[in-house]
Amino acid sequence: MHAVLGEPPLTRSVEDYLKAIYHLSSQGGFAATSDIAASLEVSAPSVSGMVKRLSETGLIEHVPYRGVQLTAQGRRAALKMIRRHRVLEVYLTQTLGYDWDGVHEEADRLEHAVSDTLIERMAHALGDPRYDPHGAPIPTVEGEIEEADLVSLADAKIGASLELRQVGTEDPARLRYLAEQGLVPGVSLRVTERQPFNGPTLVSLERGTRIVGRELAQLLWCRVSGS
Amino acid sequence: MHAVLGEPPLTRSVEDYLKAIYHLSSQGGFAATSDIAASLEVSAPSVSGMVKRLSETGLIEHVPYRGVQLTAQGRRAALKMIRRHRVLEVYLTQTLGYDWDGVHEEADRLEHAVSDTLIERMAHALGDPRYDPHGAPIPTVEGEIEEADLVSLADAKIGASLELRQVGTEDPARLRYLAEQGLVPGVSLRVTERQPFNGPTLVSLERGTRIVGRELAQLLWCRVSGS
DNA sequence: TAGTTATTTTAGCATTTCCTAATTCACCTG
DNA sequence: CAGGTGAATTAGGAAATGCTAAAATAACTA
Repeated sequence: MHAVLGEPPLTRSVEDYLKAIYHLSSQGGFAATSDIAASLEVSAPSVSGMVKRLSETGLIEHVPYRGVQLTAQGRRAALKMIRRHRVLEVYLTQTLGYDWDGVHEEADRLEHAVSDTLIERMAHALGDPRYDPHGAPIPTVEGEIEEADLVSLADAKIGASLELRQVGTEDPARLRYLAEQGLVPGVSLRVTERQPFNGPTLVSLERGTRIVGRELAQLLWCRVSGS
Repeated sequence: MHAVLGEPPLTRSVEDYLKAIYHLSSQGGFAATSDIAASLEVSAPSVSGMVKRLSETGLIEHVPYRGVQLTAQGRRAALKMIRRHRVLEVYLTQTLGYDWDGVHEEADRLEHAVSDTLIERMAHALGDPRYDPHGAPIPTVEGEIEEADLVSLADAKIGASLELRQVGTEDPARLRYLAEQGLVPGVSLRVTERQPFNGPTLVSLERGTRIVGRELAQLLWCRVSGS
């Protein structure tokens, strides 16, 4: 008699920590205590305490004074939360009139409360979308996530033809501004010039040309589209 | 400079207690500690502790060894939760294919996480429904709730013509059975007979006759429809 | 009315999650 | 390589919520 119990239920806090650690360690290997603290807006000692509990539970690995990494189990849990979040964002945007700049907050609270069933019903009703409103890939039910080969606009070569694929922020003010500028996922653009000393990048869109400061350019992830 | 702060945010537990107290005291005046404990599936001492905190916050009034009642503020908060719950039930049923017997559980978790905005968008998308899938009235945004004059089928007079308006349970098994029998809100029925000694009530529907045991009959709230 | 019973409350703890203050550690610089 | 600096951890606590066991109270019954 195998008891096929899925992972035990996690608390809201634990889910938030796992998500944060996933995002922070997706680039380099380890997430630092202080970065987790900043990202969740809690104190560093709070993180130390939670880190201890999470590594005892086997969700993360902790190398003292170095940082933490997700275990396979932790990664699975994190991707599940990210799927929930992104499906919710698409659903609220497509179905209930949310804007891409306001939907993050609502999804952030709902993701801890919805059942698997509800998420899958939403996903199905939407035709199983693969990207959220910001262009971020939605993990599959099986926990796979697309790894796209993107360059940030801040690093793109002069003259390159690009397709904007993903906007790397959830900040409403930045998102509103970008939408006004027509800088939304799917748009085609060409890099015409970049000012020296970390200066802005100039791009031409169908709708005209834009001057994009370095901070924003770093948030715009693009696919290089031939020629 | 008036700080027009709405009520402070309540925790999930507090919201659950207020809802339970509302339901338990809607008939008689006071909700008993032990009834609250049973309804929330916690121990009586836990209730005593929470009751102390809630009355210090001004959400309830506590008469020791007698029970508790909601204050105006507590009632407002409870009705807000009940609106959320019922709007969610209608939304999930109408839009995402939930059945009336499974929707309660999902709504019970979501009601603590949704924003006011989301609830009102759902309500609007549904055409501002006035009743949930079980026929229970949905409080308005202003906190008003319809008080209908209903009799339970167990008390209805022999020969009466009734319209079933509300089903007073969220138990999935009972709801499934009732739906199979065609005993859903809106249906018309006539009381033909009642067995003595708390025996079953016999009713005739368009679809045929039904024998309804006392326990279920007490859950079926009906409006007397002339002659 | 006195005793029994059922309900309610108090006492004392455990857990989760957060905090501030103090300490420890790793690393870099002179 | 000795300090110094900044990051991380430990120490010690608070608040919310739950529990069991014991005490207090109300209510019923004989």
